[in-house]
Amino acid sequence: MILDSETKAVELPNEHGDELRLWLRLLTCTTLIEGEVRGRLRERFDVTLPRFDLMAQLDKAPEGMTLSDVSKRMMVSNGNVTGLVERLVESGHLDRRTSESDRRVQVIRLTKAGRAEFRRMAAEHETWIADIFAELTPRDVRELMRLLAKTKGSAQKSASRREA
Amino acid sequence: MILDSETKAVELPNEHGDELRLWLRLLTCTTLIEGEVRGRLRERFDVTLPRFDLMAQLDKAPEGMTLSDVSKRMMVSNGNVTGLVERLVESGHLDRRTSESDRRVQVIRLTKAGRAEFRRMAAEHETWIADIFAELTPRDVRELMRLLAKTKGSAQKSASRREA
DNA sequence: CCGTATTTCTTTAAGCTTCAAATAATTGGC
DNA sequence: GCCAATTATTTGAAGCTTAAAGAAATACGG
Repeated sequence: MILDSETKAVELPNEHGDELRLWLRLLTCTTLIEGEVRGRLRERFDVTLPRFDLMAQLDKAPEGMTLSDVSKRMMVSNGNVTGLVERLVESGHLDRRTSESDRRVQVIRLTKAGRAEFRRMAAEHETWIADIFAELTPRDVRELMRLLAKTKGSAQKSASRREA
Repeated sequence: MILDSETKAVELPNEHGDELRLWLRLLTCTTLIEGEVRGRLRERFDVTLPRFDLMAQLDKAPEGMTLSDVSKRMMVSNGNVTGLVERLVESGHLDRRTSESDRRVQVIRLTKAGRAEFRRMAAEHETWIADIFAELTPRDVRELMRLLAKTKGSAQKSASRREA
């Protein structure tokens, strides 16, 4: 505690400085890795990161997903998904059809060509990620996973407090 | 180790699965927090996150920064900065002048109004961040800082290997 | 000096992204 | 069955972002 010339308690600008620094470091790490992955995807496959991410979601869902599902999973807006899907259908990577049970719903899935293309990219992508995290020990990885899970939980609670 | 029907070693699709999962979790955390901060900045101050980030850089540099400096610090492209600065000069938050010693260089700094506005936003922003990370203990924070520093180093080395 | 390379910034085209409003289809209460 | 509320998606406007190419100024080697 520091007292100023009038002997009143003064708050240093450091009250939550650690959390702020942590957030900036988290953001830096993500931006760095994201940029690296984006660059490699472009160089090697001439594909954008959002397209790759969308295809990754669909690869895990052979029966297809609705646009809302994709939107939630990717944590992006609905309108964003609409545009992404449009371009990927156009390029032949995705198949899109209206649900028969609910005509509001669009179900999308990878085409055969889209899946093959994605698998090719994903195999290399995995080696890039391994290289990027190469200096972390298995123990570091586990510990980071744990702390990030805790962070995610904390952030979600904070978010739900706000929307309430 | 798993052996297939021909008694040959088979690589499960899990060779680097841990790193991949770590990357996805890192990305999820960042996206979550970023969305939360963006939403609050919009609600409370009707400002975008990139503008806030740019002003934050300038607040730390009272003598001003060149556009290249900003570009490196924010890890975004030059063209991106040009546009951001344009809009912030337009709105009266930034002052921009050509360097006298090198006429290629543009030096930008916060105007008086811009600095006041930023300080107001930053004070609240800090409490949001504290709330978002509220469930982490001081020890968690320290440990995350350490592991993310290690991650950043690892990623930077990987990036420099590629560009070489 | 001169010319070439480098640095700094802007421009352009394409795509990504959000938010908010609009449209369309379904659900649920009465 | 009908109407209001809800849900799924699209649209439109604004802004963000990148990569690549170009313009202007400086640096530097010969």
